[in-house]
Amino acid sequence: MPELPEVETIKRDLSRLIIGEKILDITTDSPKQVQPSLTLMKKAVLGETIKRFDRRAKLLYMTLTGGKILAFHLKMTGRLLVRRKGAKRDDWQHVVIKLKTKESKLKGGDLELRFCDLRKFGWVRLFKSKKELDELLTKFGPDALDFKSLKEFQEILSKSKRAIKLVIMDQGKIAGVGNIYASDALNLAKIKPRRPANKLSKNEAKILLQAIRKVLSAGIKYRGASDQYYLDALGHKGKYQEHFLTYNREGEKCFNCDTEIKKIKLGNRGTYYCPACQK
DNA sequence: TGATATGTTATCTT
DNA sequence: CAAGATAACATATC
Repeated sequence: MPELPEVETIKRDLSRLIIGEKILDITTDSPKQVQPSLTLMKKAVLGETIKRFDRRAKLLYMTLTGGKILAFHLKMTGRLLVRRKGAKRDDWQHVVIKLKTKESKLKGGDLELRFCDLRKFGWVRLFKSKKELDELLTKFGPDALDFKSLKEFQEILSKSKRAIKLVIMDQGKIAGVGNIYASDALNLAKIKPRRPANKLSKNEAKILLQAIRKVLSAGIKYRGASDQYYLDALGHKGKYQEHFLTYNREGEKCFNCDTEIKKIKLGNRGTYYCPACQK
């Protein structure tokens, strides 16, 4: 599922592929996913040029010359694909942003950015300014990859009695970690997912923060986890799924201690862990 | 046919 | 009141 590493990979792809291109048109067959509405979005951005892409938590946003912003949330099954105009329709293609590709880059026609989403939970939203977007961004905790200090992380954990896995997946506390990387980070840190967050020792918190950084970095290095639906901006799979420590590995051996990985439900989510080495 | 998968949010409960 | 728990959202797949 698109978590921090997947969204970061797409951000880098889009930055390389379509910065500097002009928005010609936007179409959709799923108006609920276009906010506040297709009409208002078109009025605001048609004719504008793409200036840059940024990521905050699992949110990806495109800043246009003039300062307006289109933000994308992929939720569970969203994809952002760059395709040549006229290319075969993609599966679950719901929003198309048609671009005018610069002459210098033209090799076969204009490009389009296609937002595809099987479950239709994802969305694209217009923000009239960075200030307006900031209201949403302030709800996120620090990005998991750039905590300023260990102390900041420890304080977040100490304030909650909830299971540690739920806390590190709580975007308001720590941004960017989802179900896959949470399970793997806890395995790497040898901590049981059900442990109350405030019961972790300072040393465990330190090890956990390092583990989170390590699995997210690996996720980026392997260009994301394509367990089910995730694809990068050119439609290629990532490779992190070949390096899962626990996720989707029920019954297989833990890489730490050879014990079989177990699967439980925690907060209504599948949770994988090693019952032997995770304490 | 019904259970399952996932991120976020709305709503219910303690 | 706030923190925590749970249901809802949409839809293909097993």
